[in-house]
Amino acid sequence: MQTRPWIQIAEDLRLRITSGEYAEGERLPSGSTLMGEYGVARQTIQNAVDQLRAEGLVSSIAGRGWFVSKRRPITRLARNRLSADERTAGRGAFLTDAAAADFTPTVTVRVWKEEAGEEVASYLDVPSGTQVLVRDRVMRADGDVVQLAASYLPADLVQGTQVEHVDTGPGGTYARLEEAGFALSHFTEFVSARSPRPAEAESLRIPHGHPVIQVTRVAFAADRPVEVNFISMASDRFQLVYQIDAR
Amino acid sequence: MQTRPWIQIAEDLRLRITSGEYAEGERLPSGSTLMGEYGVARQTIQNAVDQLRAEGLVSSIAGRGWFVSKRRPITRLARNRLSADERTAGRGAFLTDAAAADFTPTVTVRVWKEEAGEEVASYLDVPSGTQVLVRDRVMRADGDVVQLAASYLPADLVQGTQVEHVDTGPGGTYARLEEAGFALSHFTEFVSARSPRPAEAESLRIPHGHPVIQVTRVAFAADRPVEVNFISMASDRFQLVYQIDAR
DNA sequence: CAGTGGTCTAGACCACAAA
DNA sequence: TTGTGGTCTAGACCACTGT
Repeated sequence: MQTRPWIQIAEDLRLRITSGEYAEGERLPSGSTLMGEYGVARQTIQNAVDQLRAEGLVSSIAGRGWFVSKRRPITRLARNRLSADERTAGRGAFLTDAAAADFTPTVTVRVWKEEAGEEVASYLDVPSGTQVLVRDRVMRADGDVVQLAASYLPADLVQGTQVEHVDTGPGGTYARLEEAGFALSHFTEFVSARSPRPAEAESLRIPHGHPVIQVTRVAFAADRPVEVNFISMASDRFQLVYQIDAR
Repeated sequence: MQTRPWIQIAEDLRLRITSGEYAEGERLPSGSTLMGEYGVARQTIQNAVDQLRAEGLVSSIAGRGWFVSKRRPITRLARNRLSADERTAGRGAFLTDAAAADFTPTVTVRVWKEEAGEEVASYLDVPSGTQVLVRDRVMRADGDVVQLAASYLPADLVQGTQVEHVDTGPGGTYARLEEAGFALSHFTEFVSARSPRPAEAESLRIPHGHPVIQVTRVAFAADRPVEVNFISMASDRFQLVYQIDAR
């Protein structure tokens, strides 16, 4: 085999975990022990365990040891809940999710204006440099940061509306947009995943090596894009659910 | 600051890249040079660069150096393309995507039967241990592996149909299901992300540290689940696109 | 050949947890 | 105090690249 030692050790440990040799919540042998068992240096064991942590099989507590991860309940976020019913019920998308998943939501908002960068401009179908309103939000569930979101709207479109304020009122931004004459026709969501920056990982409490789910949502009013929203969330706690009609 | 050196170095290098000090495709200073610049050991530089590679900012070529990544074109996969039109047009979902994204698709299929595990059973709403047909597929684009997929169907449901064969015929599995009297009503897709196992990363040609997009698609016929499909793909080359009506 | 990235080792130090 | 995970260092070796 040409595979590196840390990969083989990770594979062996993974097998020992999935075979049930170490049960959920149980502690793995200590680093020193594993160094002896496999006859390798400390860092090599660390690399192997890092891999298993990234896969979500193992979590670590400094000073205590490595433990087989318990299957955490995953919050499923229904993305088709952006319908008019929910909007007029006076709740934004995040609050709707919170109600469904049964956690206490908190949202911290910062609002400012800036010139649209290339990416934002392309999503909003406006020239680069156009003034946009930015709504930067930190969403917490029971106090823990779980989602980061940044919305961009053409500034002239929301001039003088409640959208320019931190508190957008009942129904949130989408309700205000509709009042302003922009009846929403549909949303397009682009879903991807990426590795977070260290600072981002820390604020979202993402275990080392775990990816972030990245949703870019564009809201359309009569086929004109009126908002683009960049949403990041931890992939070990959230799952997106889409329903597609077979027609 | 209490942040570790490799994080600070990664942040500094990221700034130097995004500010344009190093352009797309340009080579970063060598490891030895950076060791001198920052006054740290080889491994510390390596950790910093590993972070930037995971973020997709940097790619490396052994023996040559580290290079600022070029923005690769991302293939957008429209998920609402599972409609009857497309199915009866004689193409499976992957072939439809291929046509849209303009690459030459190849699919390698292995078929067998086994007893449903807990997860599969729960998605199919059958007792654990029920016989299921497994269709394990490797999808290639222009020769490169880009998607791994494993479908599970209740065995009694597809008994004696073309679904049990490697080649399911025009329209694929879904078309055969409809012929067998299971008219598809809707699909539910669960989207998440995770870190791949090393073997998986290698076969999907995923750069170290890059996540995998994981789609679990359940096909329903009159509200009865008839197929669950676990799909993995590289997150640096694919993006899922969902369209949601505002109603 | 010399230079590059990637990995492994041996040893050290730190913060933290449990006894 | 002892043992734990996590990180950094200095040095070594390998595979690979371009000359």
